Amino acid sequence: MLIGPTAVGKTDTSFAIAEHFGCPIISADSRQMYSGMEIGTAAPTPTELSRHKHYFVGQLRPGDYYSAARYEQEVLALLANEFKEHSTLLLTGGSMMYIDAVCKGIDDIPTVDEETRQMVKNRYEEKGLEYLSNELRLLDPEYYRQADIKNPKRVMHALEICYMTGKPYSSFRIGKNRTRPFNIIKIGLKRERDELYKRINKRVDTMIENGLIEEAKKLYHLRNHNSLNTVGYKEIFKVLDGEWELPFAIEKIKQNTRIYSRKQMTWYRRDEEVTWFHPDDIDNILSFIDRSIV
RNA sequence: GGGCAAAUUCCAGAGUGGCCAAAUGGGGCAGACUGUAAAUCUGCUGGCUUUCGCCUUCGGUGGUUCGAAUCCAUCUUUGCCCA
Repeated sequence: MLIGPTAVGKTDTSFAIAEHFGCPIISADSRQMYSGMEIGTAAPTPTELSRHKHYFVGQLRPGDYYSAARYEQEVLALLANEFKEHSTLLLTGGSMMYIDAVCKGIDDIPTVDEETRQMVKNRYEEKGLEYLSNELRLLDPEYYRQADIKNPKRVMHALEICYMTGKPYSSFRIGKNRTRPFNIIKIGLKRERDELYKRINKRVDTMIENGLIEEAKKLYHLRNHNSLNTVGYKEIFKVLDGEWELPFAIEKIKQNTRIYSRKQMTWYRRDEEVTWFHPDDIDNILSFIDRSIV
């Protein structure tokens, strides 16, 4: 697994690794999965895609439902198949939770149906967060105690499960790590903050030059979908709505991307299984992987 | 040359005698994270200290007062208006 914050240089490194092992690249990027969002998500280009077999890039439409749990299932199925041909596979991306889903697994929690989802959403909008958390306290006191009660998404999801299944959400939350029938080597890419920020800023300018605004215009009608609640698009949508001036929006994209990169690092920091490298250190990365494969 | 207004903690901006290390927002920093996660949420943000508390800060200087970011004088700078 190759991880690291956005714009650190995962794509280049992943190609070097894929070439070294002659293996396909499995993407773990929750936004590059959607088609039509290539510029804003810095997805691999058609040329790059043709050089190596990629999975999980551009296979969804922006309105499609997806989740880390679904990703886990699909990747596991894919891996089982690919391991017949390759002894080593590369999974790379910046979506922390997707990575963890593959490494550790996610509890078996039913997928919420559209009806329940809408019902809870309506309740939230009509009665507010406090009302919902009180309800959660009654339906699932155990989860209430440990939950992030101020976070609407957490509270709503717990309630969805309670309503839909008639059982407390916490009864599904086993939190047990799954064992996997393969070894995982986690390589992390890291740069000095200044260096990373410069790359981020530059990449955003390049996106604009490459037509991010045009891309956003094409997606504008889909802007309410979660897939487009994404850095790079939400800011341009504000411009299209006449709320922001373009130069301001561009600065905001840079800023929000920087913030995103920091959040990724916060998540990675607690993962002790990661061995960190500078992206320029490709020779060491490859020899480290070679040594780690036994 | 004359008149008026304003100068606040990183920025914007409240505060007009004690409840002020100073609202709020932004930015910054740190953290959480098991179902659309590039999402969502939380905490901190003058210094020292575990708490109590102490110290420095509201353009400069000097006053008034038991007590000043807040009142007075003066200086500096900025903006506006009249010439």
